Amino acid sequence: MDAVQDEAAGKRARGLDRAFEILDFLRQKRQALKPNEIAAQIGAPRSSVYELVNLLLQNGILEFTGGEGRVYLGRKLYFLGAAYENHFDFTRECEAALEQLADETRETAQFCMLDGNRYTVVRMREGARPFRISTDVGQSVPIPWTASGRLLVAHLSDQEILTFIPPQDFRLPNGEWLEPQTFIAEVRQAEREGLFTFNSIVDSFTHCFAVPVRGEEGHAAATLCLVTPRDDGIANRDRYLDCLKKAAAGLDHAPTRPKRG
Amino acid sequence: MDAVQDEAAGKRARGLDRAFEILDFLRQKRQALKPNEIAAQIGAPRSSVYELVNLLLQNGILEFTGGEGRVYLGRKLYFLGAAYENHFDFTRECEAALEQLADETRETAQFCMLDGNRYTVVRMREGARPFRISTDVGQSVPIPWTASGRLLVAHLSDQEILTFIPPQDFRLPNGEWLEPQTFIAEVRQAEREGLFTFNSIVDSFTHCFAVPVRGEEGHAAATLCLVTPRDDGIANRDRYLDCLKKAAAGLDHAPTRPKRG
DNA sequence: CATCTATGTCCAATATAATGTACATGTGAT
DNA sequence: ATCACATGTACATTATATTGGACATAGATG
Repeated sequence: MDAVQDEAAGKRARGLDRAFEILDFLRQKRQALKPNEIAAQIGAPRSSVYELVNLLLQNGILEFTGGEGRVYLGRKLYFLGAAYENHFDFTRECEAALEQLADETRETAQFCMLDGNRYTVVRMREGARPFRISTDVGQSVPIPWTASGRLLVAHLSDQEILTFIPPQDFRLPNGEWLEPQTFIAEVRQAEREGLFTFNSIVDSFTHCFAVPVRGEEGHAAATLCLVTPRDDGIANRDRYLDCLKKAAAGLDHAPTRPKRG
Repeated sequence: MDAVQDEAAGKRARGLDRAFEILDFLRQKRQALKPNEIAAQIGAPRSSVYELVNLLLQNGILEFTGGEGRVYLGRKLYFLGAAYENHFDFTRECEAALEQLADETRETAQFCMLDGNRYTVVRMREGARPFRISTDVGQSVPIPWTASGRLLVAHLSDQEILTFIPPQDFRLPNGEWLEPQTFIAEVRQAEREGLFTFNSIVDSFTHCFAVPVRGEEGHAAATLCLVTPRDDGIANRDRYLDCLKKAAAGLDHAPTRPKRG
């Protein structure tokens, strides 16, 4: 998970980009880190990171926490995030949909979106029979690793998909290489059928179901997913897909609709 | 609500600071704006704002919404804010406390914190008899205008308070000037008593009650407040304060305690 | 038609931000 | 004691980011 390094090496990075690289890195790590550690792990000059961290601390974007000079995301980010959530008011409806899915299926239900050019679980409702879920809420994951990923990029052309997804993200967690053309074929299939299901690539014991939640532009702004034990998933496939489609219908056009204006 | 302009005029502003100035401005406005409008209203060079807005759009920090090139806070901010909330896990306990207060008093209850050098309502639970609340959730308000403000700066020295609060924030909404020494005296009184109550300065018909929620460092990391009609507030003063203290006790040390680590 | 404002783009000038390097300190291992 | 490493600070250099202003367009107004 190294620095993106933009395009050319040897160029200076822009402060803003580095700053958000730091913030994203802390989000991924989900823990407070020393500036020195941040610099080492994202491959940025230490002096730059110290400079930026101090600026971000002054702005309340970062906060000291965890002692020994460690920093983590700050309160200001919470306020800004809350303003976003308030504007694009999807939380309430989203929770209701997850609740409904949990009631009807007793399985783990997730609401997922793109985070830049990766996939992330925005909200999750654990099933009645909890097992170790491979991806936590808020972690970003390569798009090709997920069922939802097939739906979330379906509005792009083949070429756009290849440009959009970082090439190394086609390397699966087990080390295998997923041929981009294979992935694209699955995207088109998912687009036609309005759903995608498969045995998880990330672990060896779950089956994943994903259906699109359509935004104002008509394409998948988010997905609703079920993550089930493989036997259960295959046994209840039709019923689970019905539940998902019903729940997604209740959200359609919602995730991107502003509350006012 | 003009730009902070930092210290000296005529100096170039740092991109990072301008960027967060833009974000904060959009949060205050709570609506999408055109880059041109942003530039005009925060008093920044148009070319700079266009440049920064484009950078922020690329990073997902801002998003196009509302048409005609208008931009608002982006999804990335939501993710970062959610990570903050997840780390400093105060939401669940906070909601429970507000719920409890609402049950016991039927009045409007608020959970408030500092946002930089101003005050903001983080969460609110409307009372049974709703009236027009003068400050919305997420709006930042001068510290001296609020009861909570007396508690939230009580850990600072007199001199630090004067440095911390922007001088113009002592100008009350009705145009009167609140003498900083008067304010400081009220801060010290609130500190001794562990509470502050007054007839609202912002409107003419409510009474405000505030008690501290203490963080790890022992000082007020947040406050719990009740906003009541003046008659009710004065009639039920003792009971309301008991309710507040009970609820705050349940939150103490919570707002700043990390879930892990 | 002429004028004014709102909006967005482009570009050169220069103030300065990002960086590499040196320095200082503490800690643990050899 | 000596070395290696982690951590933080200070500063000069130079690549570049910020800025002012020119330019283009579209509506609105008189």
